[in-house]
This record gives sequence, C-alpha cells and structure tokens, in this order.
Amino acid sequence: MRYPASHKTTTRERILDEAGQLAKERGFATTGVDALMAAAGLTAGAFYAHFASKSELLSALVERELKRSQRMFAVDSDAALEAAIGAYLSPQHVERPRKGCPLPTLSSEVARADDTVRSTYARGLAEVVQQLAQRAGSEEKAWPMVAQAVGAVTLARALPAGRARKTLLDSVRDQVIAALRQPEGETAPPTSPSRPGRASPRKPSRLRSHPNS
Amino acid sequence: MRYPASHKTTTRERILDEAGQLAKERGFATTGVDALMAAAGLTAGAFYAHFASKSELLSALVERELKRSQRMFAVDSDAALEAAIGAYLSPQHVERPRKGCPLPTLSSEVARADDTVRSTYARGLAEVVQQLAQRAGSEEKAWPMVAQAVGAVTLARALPAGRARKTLLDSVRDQVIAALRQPEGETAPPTSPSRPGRASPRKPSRLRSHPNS
DNA sequence: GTCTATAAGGTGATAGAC
DNA sequence: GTCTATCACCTTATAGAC
Repeated sequence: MRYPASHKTTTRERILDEAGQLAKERGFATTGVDALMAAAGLTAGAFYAHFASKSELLSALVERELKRSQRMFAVDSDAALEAAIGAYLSPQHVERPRKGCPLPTLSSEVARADDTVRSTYARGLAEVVQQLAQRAGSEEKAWPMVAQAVGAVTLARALPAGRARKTLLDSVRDQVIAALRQPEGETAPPTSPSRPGRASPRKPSRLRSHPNS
Repeated sequence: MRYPASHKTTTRERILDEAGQLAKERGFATTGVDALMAAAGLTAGAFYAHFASKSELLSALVERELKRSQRMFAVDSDAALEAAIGAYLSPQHVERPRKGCPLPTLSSEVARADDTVRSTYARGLAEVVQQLAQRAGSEEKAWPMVAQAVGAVTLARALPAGRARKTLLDSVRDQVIAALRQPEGETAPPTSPSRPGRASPRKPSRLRSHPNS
C-alpha cells in the first residue's frame, strides 16, 4: 500500500496534504487560502484551478483525512486495536494535531459548514464507526468509544500540558480499552485502580504515536 | 439564586452574555469584535472600554460559561444528575449551541489561544470534573464521562440530523449513565440492548433541554 | 497551471468628539 | 462609555499575462 519512492504526488494531492496539516493545526476557517497554498509552495491564484471554492477544499480534506484515520483502525487483532487506541490517546497525538485525526480539529468547523461538507463528513465517520463496530461488537458500543476518544483529545489540547491532561488521557484510555474487552452485553471493568499505568499489563505492546507522518 | 426581575445586567455582563452566545454559535475566532458588540446593541469602538483585547474577552467568556455549565451539574441526587446528563445529550442541546455548554464549541479555540485563556479554561474544567467526581466516585471515572459527553455533542453537531446522530446520542447517554450507576471499582453495564429507549426505566424523570435560558 | 494584480469587504485595534 | 472615523492588514474570489 506504500507508494514507490519514485512516486511524485500530484499537485492536488500535495495541496490536500499540506493544507490538511495546516488546517488541523490552525483551524480551517481561520486560515486563508493564501497560507493554505503557500504550505504547498504555491500562490493563492492557483487555488481555483483545483477547487471551486474554499468550502470544496474542506469537503475534499474531510474525506481524505477520515480515510486516513480509518486506515489506522483497520487492524486484524484486538491487541493491535488496543495499541491504536493507546496511540490515539497519547501525548504525542495531543501535541501534534498536524499529523493527527481530523475529528477533534475539524468537527466544529464542519458543524458550521454547508450541507455538502456535512454529508461527506457523515459518510466518512459512518465508515469509521462501522469498521470499529466489527471489533467492538455493535455500533452502540462503537459510538461511545469514538465520542470518548475524540472528546478526550479535544479537551486535552485545550488544557496546558500537566497533570490534569495526563489523568484525562490515562483514565479515558483505560475506560475505552476496558469497554472493548467486554465480552458482549456485559459490563465494563476496572475504572478505578490505575494511577500511572496502562489499562492492564495484559497487552504490553509498544505504543506508536497516532500519526503515520 | 435567581436575579430579581428588576435587576438590570450591567453592560459588561450583557456583552459577555450576548457575545458568548454568538461565539458558541459562529466560533470565536471567526466572529469579529464588531459582530460581538452589535449582539449587545453596541459598536466596536466601545469594546475596548471593557476589555483590553479580544483574547481577554475569550478568557472572561470561558470562565463565565464554564461556571454556568458547572451549575447545571451541581445536583443533589443521582436522579437529578442522570436528568442533567440526558439533557446534555439531547437533540435540543445539539441544535442550540448558543445556549449550550462551552466545551464542545470553545475547546478547539482555547487550544489555539494564549496561556492566560488556557489556564482560565483549565481551572474551570477542573472544577466541573471535581464536582462530578463527587457523584461518580473518582476523578478517573469523571474524566471519561466528560470526554464522552463533549465528544458526542461535538460529533453530533457536525452530523446532519438523522439516524446516525440519534444512535450516537442514545448510545452515549446509555453508556454514561450505566458507568455512573457502577457501585465503585466495579464494571459498566448494558451497552448492548437499548434501541429507541432510555438507559433503563429506573429513572423516568423528565428531560429538560440542557440550556437554562 | 501558475503567476501577479485587483476586486470588495472584513479584521483587530486606536484616536478623538461628545 | 459610547460614538464615528480611520489605521494597516487579511479575507475570498476573479482577470489576464505567461
């Protein structure tokens, strides 16, 4: 699935990649077309050869970025899923919005965008949730996991780095992984004891940071 | 705790109230000082008699709004807390950001704001979480609830009104209330069966919409 | 396709009249 | 305290040269 090293991304792909990173870092609405294009090494005038409007860029961005996030959770074992969750709720992901999931950064922008953007978003998010539901057991178990992870990263980014942020990330990670381990129709486990540690030492896999660079 | 009907809010309070509603609806960074002041029936020039900068307004806004949200969860029974959670995760709250909690709307703005705003936010959020921890049992149980609720409203607002939005809100409500009912150090309950209904008929209290206006 | 230049309008912030 | 007028700058989008 990797491009050969010789592959040169087309201009449109390069714009989407660079503008996507900038939009996630600084906000889409607050970042001008000029800055978005400069990130791709181009000028504002060239923008409209690729997109009819700024809103159309947001739509393309949301689609592309959600596919990327979906790919990170397309795993074939529970252990791999737990590792992905750990990476999502890691300090690295919180500190590097550029390379991270679009949901914490762009959802509020999508909420104020036009219908085209919103349905692109709805389709992309539905695929993420349905894929997660395959491992979690049901959509009703998958939605709370997604909401929790997105909410945690959103809050953590607004908090200064420190103890509160760490407690937030750790307790949400424990809770999500515990919910995942629930055998189905049962109940969620140890939400109380877990100070500095992992969810439990049952799966001591390495945590990458969420982004794939 | 209600003001006497005769009470006229001071200008500053009126600005905070009206600007707060507008900022939550349209976004803080994307809404100009002019529009913020017009909402309070004033012009942009008068703004700087009340605040040294737009960023200082955001700080005051965050403080005031978080206190309001905290008050909504300052309840004296589990039933009342469950009702407040139901209101938070209601379609009404999703559809009326103006009157709603600042966390889903302003957190991403705070993440890009200066240190003053961020520590004001940190203090306000800490109080919300600690208050909730008194009923939930521990901070480690309270954080996931807050993250889940904030994430759910954030995602729901970006989704078009429809089935996915409803499934999201319903399953998150069930999950949060189930986690709350956990006797402590135990595990979370029925995440699976609950199609159209409430968390369970144990507490059939009326759901107000989140806002208190 | 990409550039520069330009359109019309919005931005945060300040000065001075009342 | 509030107004109007103004500052320099940034916004989305378009036109025309290359």
